[in-house]
Amino acid sequence: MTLLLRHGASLVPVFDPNVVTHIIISGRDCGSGKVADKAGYKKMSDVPLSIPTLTWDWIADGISFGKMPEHWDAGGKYIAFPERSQRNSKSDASVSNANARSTIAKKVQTNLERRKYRWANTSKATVVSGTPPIVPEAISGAESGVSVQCDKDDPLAEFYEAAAAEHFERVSARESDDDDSDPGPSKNAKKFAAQFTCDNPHPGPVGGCPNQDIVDQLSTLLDLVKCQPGPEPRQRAYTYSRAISSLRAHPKRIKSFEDAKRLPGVGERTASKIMEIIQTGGLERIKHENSESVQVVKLFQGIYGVGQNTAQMWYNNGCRTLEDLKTNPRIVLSDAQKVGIQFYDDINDRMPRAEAGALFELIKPIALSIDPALFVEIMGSYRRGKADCGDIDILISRDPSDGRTHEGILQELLERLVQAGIVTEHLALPGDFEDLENCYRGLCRLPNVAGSKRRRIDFLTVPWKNKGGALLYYTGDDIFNRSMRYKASTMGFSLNQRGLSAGVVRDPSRRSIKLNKGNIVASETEEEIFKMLNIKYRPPHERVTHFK
DNA sequence: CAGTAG
DNA sequence: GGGCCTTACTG
DNA sequence: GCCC
Repeated sequence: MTLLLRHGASLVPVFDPNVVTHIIISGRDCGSGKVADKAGYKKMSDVPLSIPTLTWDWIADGISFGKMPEHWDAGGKYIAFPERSQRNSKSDASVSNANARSTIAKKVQTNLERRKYRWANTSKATVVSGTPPIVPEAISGAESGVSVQCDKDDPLAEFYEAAAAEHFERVSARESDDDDSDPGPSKNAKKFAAQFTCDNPHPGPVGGCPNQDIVDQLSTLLDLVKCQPGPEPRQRAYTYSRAISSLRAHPKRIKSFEDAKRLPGVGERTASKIMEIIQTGGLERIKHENSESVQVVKLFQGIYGVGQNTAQMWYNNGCRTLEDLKTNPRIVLSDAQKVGIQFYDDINDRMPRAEAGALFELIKPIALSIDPALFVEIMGSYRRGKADCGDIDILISRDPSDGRTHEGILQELLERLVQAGIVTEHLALPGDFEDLENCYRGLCRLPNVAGSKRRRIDFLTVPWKNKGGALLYYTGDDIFNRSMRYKASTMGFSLNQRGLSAGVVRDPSRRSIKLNKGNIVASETEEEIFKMLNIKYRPPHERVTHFK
């Protein structure tokens, strides 16, 4: 609170709608009734909508993020009382791109019919979005590199900047709340918001990575190695990935061979490469590996649904360009690959974090409008706090203690998202929409933002009891997951998206074959899984590199 | 089943 | 020298 | 390519 005051905010003892600009909700036991009461109203709905009610995380996150204007508009995340924002904004996502929509609707239908599932006829009403209309504008502004308008409208704009500046001088600005031992309704929300922040002392964008040049060079090499056929390059690529993870997580500049070799996952060979990069700025090996075939294979592997083998095969067939693939009669493309080619550039582009957030804030209220009791969270690199995201992973579940589940929700949600012009193409549909555990892959875009790109999006649904396993799994990163699962397997466990199982019996000759699947021993929360594996709990933004 | 994805 | 994660969907 |  002192922070707020020091930066020009003033505290008023008596609520006056003509004076008050923001209501910050602090504390876990602060129901809407209490707030309304303090403000002198009978109920929350009487508080003018022009005055936002925001959580303390709005301040805390903003301080951590520094200048990210769009962050402040990132929608419902900081809204203390969602119902207020629901009323606040009607859908402006009801138009746009009718052609794409009908195409996709038709496609969904045929796909579903083939699988003998009913696709409820969708001519339902408009979708209500909880995202203020300002969000798409903030995004387009951000993309064109302009510092955005929300500052103008925001009386606390100066405070944000000053607070952000202060944050970089003093690492932890968090002086109130935060005791995780305390249960209660606000725990989840608070915790998630806190985990999204990038105020970690370890890796991450704060201050930038001191070894970025090394990371870039090794990443280039990694990309080239990944394109080579056979299992050996794949293992080498995995090794490079681990070394790169290690470098990213290392807070200090590597100066010597010994420095490099001390990093986990870095041995003699990689340490030598690191020295070459430090001394010459580049790697001879990169030029050496960068043959024509590798370049073409890399191009083809950029297509969704095309891997090493297919790409190499097409190269051997004489194909050299994406156009070749479309015209060569010998090449048969899957539906997903066709989409992959059509939106090649979009799919291979990473999106700004704010765009992922904006898409999620469009999607979440639509899901909640189907069933307000749903658990809906954004996972992947977004949850790890990365500044840009390759795709959007959304996890859906539901506490069944009231006797209801999220069965059928995904189908309904997709239907509405297609109608809203948010989901535009499908890549892979779940085997059975009636299952509680499902996996969907497709493309989406911000509707009503001219020229918005197609982005990869995945929806995952899991039974409530597996939520912890799913959170862990779908938060990643990849290296961290593989490392953790490997450790589990060496300890006689097996870790997957459903949780941690004990008593797993593996085929001695092929360890990947499980003779006995064992019993789940931890799956409700991430913490219990860490504990069972004897790994110190790490919040999402620290989940890079694990080893051992 | 191999290939691909995450 | 042997291991390097695990499961689901696609055709 | 790294690690046990």
